[in-house]
Amino acid sequence: MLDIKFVRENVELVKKGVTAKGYDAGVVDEVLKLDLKKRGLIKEIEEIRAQRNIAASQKDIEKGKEIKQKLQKLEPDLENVEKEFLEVFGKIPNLPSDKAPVGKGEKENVEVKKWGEPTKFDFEPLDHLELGKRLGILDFETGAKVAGSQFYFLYGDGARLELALSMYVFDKLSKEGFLPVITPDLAKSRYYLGTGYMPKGDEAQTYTIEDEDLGLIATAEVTLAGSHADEVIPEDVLPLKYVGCSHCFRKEAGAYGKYSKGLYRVHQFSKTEMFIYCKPEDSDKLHESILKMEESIYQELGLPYRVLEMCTGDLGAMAARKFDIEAWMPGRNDYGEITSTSNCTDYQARNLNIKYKKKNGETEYVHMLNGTAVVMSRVPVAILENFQTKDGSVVIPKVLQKWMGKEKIESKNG
RNA sequence: GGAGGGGUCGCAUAGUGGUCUAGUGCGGUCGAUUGGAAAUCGGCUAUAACCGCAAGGUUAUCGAGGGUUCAAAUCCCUCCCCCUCUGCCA
Repeated sequence: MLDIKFVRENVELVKKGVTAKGYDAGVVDEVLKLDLKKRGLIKEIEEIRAQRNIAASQKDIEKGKEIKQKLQKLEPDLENVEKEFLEVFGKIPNLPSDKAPVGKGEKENVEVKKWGEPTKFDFEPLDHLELGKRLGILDFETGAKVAGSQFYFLYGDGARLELALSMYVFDKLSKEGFLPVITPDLAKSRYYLGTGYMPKGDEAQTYTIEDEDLGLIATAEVTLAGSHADEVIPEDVLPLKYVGCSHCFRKEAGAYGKYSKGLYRVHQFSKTEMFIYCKPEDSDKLHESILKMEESIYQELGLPYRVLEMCTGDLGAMAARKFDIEAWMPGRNDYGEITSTSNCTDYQARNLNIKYKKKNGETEYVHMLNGTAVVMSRVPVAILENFQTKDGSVVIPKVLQKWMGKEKIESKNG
């Protein structure tokens, strides 16, 4: 959430930001109205409570009874107003950064960089599904049998590739000061709803556990952000840098179609995610450093990619600024998203109540940043499709060979 | 899963209905003392919201949420977490 004081004092600015994100600026007026109502009630109730405390200390039972009745009338009002306030206030998204390009949607995202060229073949290339099947490393049929459509089994070098990618980024990023973490794959609703992943408004993405306040996480961002909830972090340990590995679960309701076939869109995948807690003044710089790390990973893997900066209309609720990397995927004959890095400024920190303590004793909300390191579904799509050879084998990127113990994936893999 | 014990102001502890505006010790901090220090003595020592130009004031918070009461850290209910024992289990 935003800072209500800031909203009170910068109404027009907030409305402008909300509009740029494609949200209805009417909620801002609604919030201010509720805020006023809430404060009026708080004042009234606190005065009565002060009287109650006096009556109690004087053991004035009659007066106390009288006061109790007054409070019993007013307190539920306040409760309702507060609830309503939070509900509406939560609808106001984080404001976009000044640096984010203004635009309505996906089409107005800005390509800020291109690295490499789309791969050319002197033979008819296969898509990753066909390749995976022929190599015996990827099996959606058995996935469907056991868990349903859009689940898959990885065998042999398919399974090794996932672990090799994980080891590679853990290794690379720990040299950059990121602490490797394996997080729980489930989280309480406070975290999987409030924190992290609320794509385009609805929450139907999350698998939940019956009769428990638990859901399967859609990304380790949820658990990494939750891990410091309600904490005050000493200034000198910032920035805190994590690279978390988890399984990710998404219902992806209605998201079928040729464009997202195979591993591109699945219900379960593994992902390593960078996550940084930092001081507000450092967040821009660190956000760029995450993007640089991501680029460095894909350059080392040798995958052609482009970098898109999201326009205001495509930032989502949490982010003030966001970059996606899209890798070339011959099977789609197009670029496909493989990373996304967001600067959520203090918006998430306010939701989760995460502050830091300055040397002078003051506390302030931290800034929170996230960025994909490697997503084990889509990156293998790009690897298989870009590095396939005429004989049907796939060349393993150099940086992964150490972890795979071989240079090529061939059909007679074990 | 079962049985027992516990969760109090940074840490440790006291507190079983009103005198709790939560005591004490430790730590921290400021000051006194000192040539300087130790020791000693004294002050201060949370977070948030609301009112106020400010000084300041008020309210809330004793794991969380409900309830009883004029009044709850204290009584009742539900839940969470930690420890010990125990069962099952990779």
